[in-house]
Amino acid sequence: MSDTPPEQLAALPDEAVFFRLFNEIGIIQQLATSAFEKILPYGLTQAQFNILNHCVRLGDDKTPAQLAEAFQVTRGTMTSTLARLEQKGFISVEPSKTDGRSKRVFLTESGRQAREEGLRQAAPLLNRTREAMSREKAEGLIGPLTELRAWMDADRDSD
Amino acid sequence: MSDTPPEQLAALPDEAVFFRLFNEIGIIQQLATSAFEKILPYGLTQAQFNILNHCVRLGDDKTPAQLAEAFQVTRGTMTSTLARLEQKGFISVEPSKTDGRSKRVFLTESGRQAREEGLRQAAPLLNRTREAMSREKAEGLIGPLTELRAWMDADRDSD
DNA sequence: CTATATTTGTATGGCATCAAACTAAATGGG
DNA sequence: CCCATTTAGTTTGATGCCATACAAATATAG
Repeated sequence: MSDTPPEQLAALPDEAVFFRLFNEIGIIQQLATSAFEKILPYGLTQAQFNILNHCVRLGDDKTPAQLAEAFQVTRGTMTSTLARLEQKGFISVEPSKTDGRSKRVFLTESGRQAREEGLRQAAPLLNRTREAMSREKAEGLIGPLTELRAWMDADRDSD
Repeated sequence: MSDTPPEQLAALPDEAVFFRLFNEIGIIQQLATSAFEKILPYGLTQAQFNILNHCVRLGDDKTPAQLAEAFQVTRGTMTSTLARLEQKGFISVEPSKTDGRSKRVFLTESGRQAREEGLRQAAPLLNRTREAMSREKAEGLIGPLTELRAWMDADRDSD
């Protein structure tokens, strides 16, 4: 939003600074998701692509509960997203052989290819982002943001 | 997500750094919205509260289209959120006196009070965030993030 | 072994978001 | 002045997300 005019940050109370920070983060997230989904193939959403990507990078043969935990979403949400990915043929979900409650998620060959195609198509967008921010600056943001995220994650459980 | 393991950033290609940056931002946004909505009164959502807040800080008597523009959402989305706020009695939406297509959004006294109550209840959460990040560090993030957001905003229109 | 508790996944209902299709009103060129 | 275009708002159908309530299977206490 073009809300949050360019105020003098120093004049603001602490809460307002953090409020503003979360505001910027929220807008960036919205813009990034929107831009990303416009270029993803096969009508893949960000949530769907992230799961494919996770399976490639950290391996498949995971339970839906593990994936829900990894992405910080509820199991209900994961059930729904996995169903859509399975319908597209990008994953297969099979009953666990050792636990009657559980299922296992496997990436299909189609899914692997879709993820690669998505990465290829996303690369120009991500590279273009350097017009706005140098790689060094981006790296500098990741550290503090990761700390903040870790804290929020913990704080969330302690409520 | 606890995806994105603590890799050596320096070893990653540029796209991966930005991908990671957007990943962190996405998770923080999700956690922040969730935490914030848990403490907001009257079942206010983040989207609803933001509109009340906007009306206080930048004035009401705006059209839905202006609000949609300010928050970077579609008019359809704004229609829906305004309807919920109106149903709660926090805003009133009236036909424009000069343009038969247009409407005007006004904050009610209830709405003003709800916004203040929300701010009061949010303050402890925002202050608690300083356990994770100093005010100075937060200020340091806002600058680059604001630039990034502005660029994305412009890039979006140029697509 | 049985009763209780925990864990896994699903179903439902609500909110936000987008894209696309549509209505109504204002604008502008001829 | 009229028709085509633009603008404002709404509606519909997807998707993602959450909270809550459930059903089924496993684990644990007694």
